[in-house]
Amino acid sequence: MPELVEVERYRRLAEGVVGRTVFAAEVPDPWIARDVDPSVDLASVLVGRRVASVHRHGKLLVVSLGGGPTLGLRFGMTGTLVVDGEPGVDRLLRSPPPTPPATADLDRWVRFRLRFARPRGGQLALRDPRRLGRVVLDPDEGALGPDAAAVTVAELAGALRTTAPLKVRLQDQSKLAGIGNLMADEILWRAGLSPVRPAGCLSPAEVRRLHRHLRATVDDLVERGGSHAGDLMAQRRPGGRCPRDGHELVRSSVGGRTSWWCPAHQR
DNA sequence: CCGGATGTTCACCT
DNA sequence: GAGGTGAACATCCG
Repeated sequence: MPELVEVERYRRLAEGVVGRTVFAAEVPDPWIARDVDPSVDLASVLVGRRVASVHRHGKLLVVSLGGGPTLGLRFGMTGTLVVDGEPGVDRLLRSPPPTPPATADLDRWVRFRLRFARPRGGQLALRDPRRLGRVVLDPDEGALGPDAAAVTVAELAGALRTTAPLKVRLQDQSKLAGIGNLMADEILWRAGLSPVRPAGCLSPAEVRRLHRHLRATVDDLVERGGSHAGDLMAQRRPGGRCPRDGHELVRSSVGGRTSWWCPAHQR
């Protein structure tokens, strides 16, 4: 569920550790580092490094370390970032107990953690119940398409040159980075476009319309605080109705993902 | 109690 | 190469 929107919030949270020095790196669950070269000791390449900067590309959070590798954090479906005991989002769909914000709970499912040296101290942790997230070294940002929060209409048009369904292409991270299942449904609903249209058959006017709604939706959901905060979200259920025209929504699988859309106004 | 659903990424197939 | 399928994971819900 962490899509661009959640990871943007994680990024803002992680800004707080810029300038701190890594005192210790803990990997309580090595599975989370399954992409790291086994001959590399993750802790030893991180310890002693100063956090130089933090940035986000799509759903990838990148922590740059002075004189060392960059650290990439991917959050899968249920990953959250916790900095100094403060979670990046209040609540994640399909995530365990939203309620008791006890510190013991925040320690559960921590798969990776950086502890920082005094005097500033503190910590940054990746908490991920389902272990679909990853910690990587020197992530290949070149493999990602343009960030959806900044994509231009020309870039979007380029990304749509395919016969694949529109929704599938919006979620292809190598073509456009940051959009996940929920945001894709919300964007297409707002733009009045069917998820199953071949992406390449959009007219130039439709591409411009999609671009406008895409950018607005990203901004909107960042402000509202989550990819689950869209207008369509409450109706993504059997019997759900289009908030715009009241038509019953259709549920189907597009590119292997559950999709909800309005057959009346999404064409 | 168990099958199905959940969303993202990647390995594998055609 | 591009597109499609299913596995990986843990938890929840009916």
